[in-house]
Amino acid sequence: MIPPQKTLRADARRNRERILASAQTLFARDGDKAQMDEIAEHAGVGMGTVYRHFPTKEHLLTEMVRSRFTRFTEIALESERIEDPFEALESLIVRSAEEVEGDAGFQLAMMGSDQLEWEGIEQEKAAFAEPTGRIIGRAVEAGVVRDDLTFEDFPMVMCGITSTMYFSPGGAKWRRHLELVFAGLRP
Amino acid sequence: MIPPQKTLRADARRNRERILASAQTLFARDGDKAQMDEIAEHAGVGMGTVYRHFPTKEHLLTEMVRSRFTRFTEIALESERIEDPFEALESLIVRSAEEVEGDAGFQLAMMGSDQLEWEGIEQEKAAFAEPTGRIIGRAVEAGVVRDDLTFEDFPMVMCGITSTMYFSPGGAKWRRHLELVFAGLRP
DNA sequence: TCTGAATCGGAACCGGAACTTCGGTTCCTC
DNA sequence: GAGGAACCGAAGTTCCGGTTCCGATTCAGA
Repeated sequence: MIPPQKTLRADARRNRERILASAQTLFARDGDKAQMDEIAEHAGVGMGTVYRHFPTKEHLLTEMVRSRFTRFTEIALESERIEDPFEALESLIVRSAEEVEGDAGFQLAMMGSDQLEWEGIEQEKAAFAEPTGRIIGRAVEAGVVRDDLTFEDFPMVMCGITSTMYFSPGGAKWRRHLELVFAGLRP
Repeated sequence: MIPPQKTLRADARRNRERILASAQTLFARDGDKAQMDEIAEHAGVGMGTVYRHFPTKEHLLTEMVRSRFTRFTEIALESERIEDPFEALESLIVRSAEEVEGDAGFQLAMMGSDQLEWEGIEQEKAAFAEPTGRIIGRAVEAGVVRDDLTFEDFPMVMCGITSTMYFSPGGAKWRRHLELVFAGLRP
């Protein structure tokens, strides 16, 4: 496997970018059922090239999930800047959900994020947990949500919303689901 | 494929029962990842025998799902007999969820029940929809739940609960999820 | 009991998809 | 601009799991 940080030959770097972009597109469309040769073809490279950069499909998927999680952390940090405690939480959840919309691969990852290990993204998960925990804690202290709400509830709720996205794709049905759950968070 | 109703030779009938029981056990444990040769071995028959009774894995799965759905309808009819409109709805949802607990295969079917066709169980689905629709309608009229609640919301909510069961197995985490959602159903 | 038709078992088949290999090509350095 | 290391690509290889086939076996009616 080619480590991404080292000085890569120009063509190698170009191909790596293309592979990542294609993987993003195809995993988003087909979830983990996207095939390696499809990804290679979409990127305009051979299978060998894909496997030189990512020794296994799992690694490639992990890379996708990692970048998505990093994006989550950005959203959490931005939401934290909102003054109103409830609006901050609302922003966190709604924007996170919108981020996942349209990416079947990440939806699957989201659903399994509690259970599965996803070796290699513990760090990203932890970085996300921090601001999220603070946002929830602030909402609880302000009394704008039920007082037994904890950080643990966040992935659980997201799992539910995401499953509606995944299994009823296309529509905005998940927003209805989110609305129901949101009503349940109130004190 | 051997139709189950006709006069079956004694050994054939016995084997059919064994196959169904084994399939139930293994699909419950492993979801749709349970393998046909495992099922055959567990039932103490050969692969050929399994395929004589059920021409494809899909058929076998469908048979499982069908019997589970029939059980759902029983639960709905029983719940309907409860006087209090909210308790009736509560009974329907909680008992349905408990029925699904511990059966990974059916959990998957539940999540996909909106989207997937599941050719051959439309009838069972319809039979279940009737009492369920009445229970929800009664709760809405009585004003014990939010007035925009519809039958459509039921599979959606179940999808969410079930996904927590599936992806956080073992624990009773899904009861927490259910509690949150339930709180959101109130007017 | 005897017979043949239904049923059984599991080895072999087959397609699909992840992964490997290696001869040819491209890029960078001197 | 020449040499060689790094890289490319696509035709294999392998593995896995659903499905089929057919000789052996068992059942039920006469």
